[in-house]
Amino acid sequence: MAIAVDANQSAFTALETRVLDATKLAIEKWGVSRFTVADVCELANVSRATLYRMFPGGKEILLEVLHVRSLDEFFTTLLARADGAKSLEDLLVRCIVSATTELRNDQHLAMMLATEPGTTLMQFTIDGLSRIVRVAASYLAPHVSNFLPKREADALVEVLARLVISYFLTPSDHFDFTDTASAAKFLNTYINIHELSQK
Amino acid sequence: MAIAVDANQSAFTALETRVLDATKLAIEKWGVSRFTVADVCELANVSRATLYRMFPGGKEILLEVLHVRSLDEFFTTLLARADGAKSLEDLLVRCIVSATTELRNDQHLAMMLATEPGTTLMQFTIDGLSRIVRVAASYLAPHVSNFLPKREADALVEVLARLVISYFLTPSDHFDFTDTASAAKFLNTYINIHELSQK
DNA sequence: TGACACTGAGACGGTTAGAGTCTTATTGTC
DNA sequence: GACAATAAGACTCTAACCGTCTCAGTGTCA
Repeated sequence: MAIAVDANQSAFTALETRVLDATKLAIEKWGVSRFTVADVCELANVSRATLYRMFPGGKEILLEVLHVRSLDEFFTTLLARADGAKSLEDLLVRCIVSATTELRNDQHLAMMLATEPGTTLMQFTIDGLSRIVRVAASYLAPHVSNFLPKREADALVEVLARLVISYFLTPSDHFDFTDTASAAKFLNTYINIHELSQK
Repeated sequence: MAIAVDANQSAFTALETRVLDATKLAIEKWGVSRFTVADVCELANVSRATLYRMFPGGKEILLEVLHVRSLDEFFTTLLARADGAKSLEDLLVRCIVSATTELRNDQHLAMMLATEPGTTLMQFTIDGLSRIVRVAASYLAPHVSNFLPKREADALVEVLARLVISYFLTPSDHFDFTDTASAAKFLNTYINIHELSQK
């Protein structure tokens, strides 16, 4: 008989997931700066002792883990949409459009930007950008490497990540990264894909 | 030369109004249980000293005054819409419809019911109902008294206030107090207007 | 049945954030 | 220049919250 396999290949147990979801809920309800671990416990139906056993470090670690998880989810769905790209251009356009769309549709993110812009923006700029770039590279570089050497792939991913974030935070009249044609036009105008590809 | 008259006949100064508006904003942002007087001061651009001078008692009094003000606003616009009613039925229907519509359209109220149902419901039931009835009577009784003796007027206002609240909090399939015809039908079915009028 | 792992309930002490008071400096007005 | 009103912020006090710990209850597996 086959050994039972995790239905979801998440790194978290069901209980941990419940606590993380509760944390997200608590943030949506009270804001990052106002929610308490007691709120999370109540929403997750978990005792404080259990929460601290699972996430030693409390609130801070909870936010950290939640952040990592959402980054993970973000790039997982991004990869799914970019899967099967036939050319470098195709791949990059898909990534740009998917990423931008995901960001635009993220309710939780929108709410945090509205209520606590300061701390939220930090995660996209000075504080969190390097991590985002790192995670983006680890997820996307393998795919980009089909078309480019690793060094160039990493560098390209970083540039595009920075651009997507910038155009998400303050959209431009000239390009709409939600639109495939516009993203393609942008790429061909400012990023010399074909030259890169030929190396 | 004529003496200058207050442009708005509010009982509050401009500064007080600003503080009260800021309080409302703070509640919308953080919730009744999580906002601080510092939030209010920041939103109103007022120092804490000033706030405490204007509203000695701090947070609690602030909520109290805000509550009174919104009750006042509620019935003021209610009266405006009920003004000029030609018959008792007309008056009552207008009041019911206006009140229900006002309640339904109140964003602030909707938000409070969603995020902190416990404390909010209290204001409509055990804690606050008697005050609501009292205020309703003081505003409406004069108008109802055009058609009924004061004693009957007060009693009728109370009954209708209770009904409006009940149908607002948990709507029924049988009547829609937002709709004039439905409210009239309700009145004629359950409240014997004509009998009352003849007394 | 007993060992073990896991969770809930809640007590406990330390720390912080917020409440409310007061004093001083500043601004604007008559 | 006197006066009123406000801002800024120091100050104390308290309550809420944090993080840790213990103990009891529950379920699982040998």
